[in-house]
Amino acid sequence: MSNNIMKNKINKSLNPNISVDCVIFGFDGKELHVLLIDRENELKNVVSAHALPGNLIYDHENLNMAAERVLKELTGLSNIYLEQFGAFGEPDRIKKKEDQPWLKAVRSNPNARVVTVGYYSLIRMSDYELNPSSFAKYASWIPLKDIINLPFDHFEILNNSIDYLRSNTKIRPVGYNLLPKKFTLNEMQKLYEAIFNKEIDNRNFRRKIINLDILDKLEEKQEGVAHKPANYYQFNVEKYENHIEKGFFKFEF
Amino acid sequence: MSNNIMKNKINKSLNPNISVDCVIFGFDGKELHVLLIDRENELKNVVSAHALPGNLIYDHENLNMAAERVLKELTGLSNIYLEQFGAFGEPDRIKKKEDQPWLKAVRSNPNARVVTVGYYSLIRMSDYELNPSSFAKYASWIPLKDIINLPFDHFEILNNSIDYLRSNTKIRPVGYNLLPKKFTLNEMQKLYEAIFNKEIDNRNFRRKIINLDILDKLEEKQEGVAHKPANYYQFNVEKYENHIEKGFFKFEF
DNA sequence: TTCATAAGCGTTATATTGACATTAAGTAAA
DNA sequence: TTTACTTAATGTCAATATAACGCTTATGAA
Repeated sequence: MSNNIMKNKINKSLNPNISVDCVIFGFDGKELHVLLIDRENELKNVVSAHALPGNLIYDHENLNMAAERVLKELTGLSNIYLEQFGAFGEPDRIKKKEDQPWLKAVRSNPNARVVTVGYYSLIRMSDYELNPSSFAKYASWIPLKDIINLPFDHFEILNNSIDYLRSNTKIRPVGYNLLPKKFTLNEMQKLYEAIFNKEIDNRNFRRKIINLDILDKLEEKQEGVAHKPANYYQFNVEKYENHIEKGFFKFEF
Repeated sequence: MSNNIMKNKINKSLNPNISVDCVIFGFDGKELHVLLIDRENELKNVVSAHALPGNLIYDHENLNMAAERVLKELTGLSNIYLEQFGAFGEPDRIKKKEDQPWLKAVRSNPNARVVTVGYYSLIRMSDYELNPSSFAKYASWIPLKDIINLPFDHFEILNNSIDYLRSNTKIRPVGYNLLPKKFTLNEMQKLYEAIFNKEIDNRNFRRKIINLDILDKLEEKQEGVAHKPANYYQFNVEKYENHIEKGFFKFEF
């Protein structure tokens, strides 16, 4: 008890009860990846090495700021647009036995009840260099399909974020943050197929995307490929933003 | 400080940093109402009497349970399906000067930083009887359009919930919890008009709603009205639930 | 009997959807 | 230089959904 008070004084503005966790999706042209940190070197007897980047918030910062800071501290990524997708507050969410050693190692108050707020983002993997620090020894892109469990309730949080991403993709165009500046329509189609984990008819895909009128067709084509070179496209930022605001809903009057 | 510790012991499992707030929408056949509690008698010099029902959570309960409990304690409503729509965590969200007297009166730790999680629900006003208790002296249905400000960041939370409600209504059918068991299509249309604050073409509305195939047309008609009596409909629960799961999205492949 | 009121129905022109197969443009290999 | 290979790119049709628009019907009240 007095020990806790001591530790609390050391981190006096870290709120013991509120954290943020970040789900960062990356796309490499083929499949979706998730950015996880690796806690292995920190403490050998941690069961699952990978975790979502997340930590307690400071009392002086708002939730968005906290998410940005935590992400930066743990992975080195900054200037990333993060969107909140839910709060997770099961009383036992960090009480699993195998998670205790790590909590005791890094938290002043490892038994405190913590509610976490989930943030997510979509980024081009190639645009960012990973520079883990704080309690993260490594940060790495793990293919989504290879993630089968995570510590705490991170796996549930991840699954929630995927549902959120899919719903969101049905409502607004996606890809501005995930695709390279210039990209081919087939690359974009692969992104949609990765998000929905499903094959899409390429003629219908092209028609739909082009009819959205958010892309500009460039004069440039692929070079050096052993097949018909694909045309490059890029997002028309203005039209794209308009579309993001409106969303596309089927059920309107 | 020792005072705070004392107070914390009395409420020892009330977490000082996490709260829930509930936005309960009710429909009376004409317009949307929001359930607010009235703190006026509690402390005379509170500027805005009305507030969203909300309070700190206990450490042993999850967020949903907390929202249900708080709603019940403050308004008497129970057995209400609540859905989370966001977390609100500006560091100064409860620091407004005019909100301090009330906080000091009811909180052990009135200066603690509090992140709140918003829940919302849609209910038939006539199905529930309001029985305020705890620090709520009254609970009442206030027409949405008459609410122009609220204490803390409750007005912002309310506006967020409205955005959420509207988006949600574009994605899934709404009304099962808002309309009477039996209702006319025109009552339903009025509900949609209330949610979107906009007139809807009645022929197109009927066609769309009927094509959803989630309603059963009853044999029963209105009686005693001085015009052509309207047919009653009711939700077909099974079909309705299916539709809720699927959602209706424009952008699919 | 007429009037007032809200209910309820239907058409047309247009746009969107899903399903489906072939040709085009380039490099590599024979 | 011809052929093979690979991925890009395009078009049609039938079915469905949409928005815009006006008239008729059933009832109680006057």
